[in-house]
Amino acid sequence: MSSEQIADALEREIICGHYRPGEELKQGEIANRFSVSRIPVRDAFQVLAARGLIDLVPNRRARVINLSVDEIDEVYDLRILLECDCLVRSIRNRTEADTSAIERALAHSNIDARTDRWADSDWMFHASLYRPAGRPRQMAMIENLRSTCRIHIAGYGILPSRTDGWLDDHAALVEAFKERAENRAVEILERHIADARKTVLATFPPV
Amino acid sequence: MSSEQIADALEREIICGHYRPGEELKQGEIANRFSVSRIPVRDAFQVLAARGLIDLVPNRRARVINLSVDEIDEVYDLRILLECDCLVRSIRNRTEADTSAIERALAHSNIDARTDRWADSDWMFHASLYRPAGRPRQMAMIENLRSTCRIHIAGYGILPSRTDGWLDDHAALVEAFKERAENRAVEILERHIADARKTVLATFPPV
DNA sequence: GCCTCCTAAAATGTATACATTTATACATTT
DNA sequence: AAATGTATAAATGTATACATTTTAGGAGGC
Repeated sequence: MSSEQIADALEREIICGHYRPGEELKQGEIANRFSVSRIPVRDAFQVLAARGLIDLVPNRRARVINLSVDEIDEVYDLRILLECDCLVRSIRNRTEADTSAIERALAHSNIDARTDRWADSDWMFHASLYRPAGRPRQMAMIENLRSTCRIHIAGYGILPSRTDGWLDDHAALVEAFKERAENRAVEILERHIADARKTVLATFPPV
Repeated sequence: MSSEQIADALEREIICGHYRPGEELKQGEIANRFSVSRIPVRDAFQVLAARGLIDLVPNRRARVINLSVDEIDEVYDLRILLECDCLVRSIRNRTEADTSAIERALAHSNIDARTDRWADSDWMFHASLYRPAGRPRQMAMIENLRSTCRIHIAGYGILPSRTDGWLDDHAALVEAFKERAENRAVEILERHIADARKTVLATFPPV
């Protein structure tokens, strides 16, 4: 079990809600669990910290991030900015092969929509929409921001509200994509992400 | 010398051109140089890798990134997207105190423009423009993308072409900022960053 | 009951040691 | 001379050990 594998395994546990926002991660406990020494665990922690999934202060225990309302707001604004830009580039580049990959991802997403795989399938669908843009670094940044959101979604047991409307958005996105209707696609996506933000922020205690 | 300090020191050496793109970083050599064991150096490497400044493959030596033309292109597009958005938010939020901080940064930037501190001062100036937006995460992403660019700028000894025009852009940006002229400010900034990209890409061998 | 101070336990940070993998140099072959 | 194979050197990966720091819990005072 290399440090890279440990980082990936821990990332999955964090975004799946095994560790909650603010919860501590102890080097020793994790080292025992993966049957390695603390050295590779430390390496993995540095990676997770640089990805922004945990807070790491010297001599203090690692903690899963616990974002404030303002920070969540910023993350969703960044998602809107990066995802909409990626979608536009994607629509401009797209070929027929891309479209069929998207329709397969849409079908999968519909099947998983009401299971615990919904978040994974949702990302698979959106990734298929953005992939034709040919922007690997931008995709990595988007995936990272989405992981940040998932920590809170999974940690507080948030489920998508209005699953039907959410699936309708996906179908409408695919239609706009196929018709190369950039502006309509961006409008749908922006509202889609803003809706997700509302659902997450609704779980915060009112000020 | 903690791992965090080592990461920061190495980042500075990399973006200042002490290590060139593609050059190897050896744990042992760096450990000796900073008078520590290889453990904190390894921690620092993980941080630099997650920041995208070095490539890290298990069992292989760490290497400074060496971006292709396509990758440089993507980084500059991301900078335009994130920096212009930040500037707009900044203009909408700004107060008089912000303006005076910007004018101080502009003065510094003008003084350093033809010294080896030009890149640092340039970032200080742009950071002062973006800070009123109140977007710390977006700022960190921008700073990271700028570091990526600086690796190539410093590594290949690229100097800003047309320093006069570049300083004029800064002055014009401040004017637009003060007048809350969003669209004009974004136009200037977009062209300003696109010009920087041209200078960097010009150093690549023609295809 | 609540706060402060102190101590023991626990967790982290890193140096050292050693196993494993990769890189380099040299000899051998074509 | 170029290419291949091999042995040596060097670099990496991680387990262990120990120093340092933080955390947790309780005694004592207000």
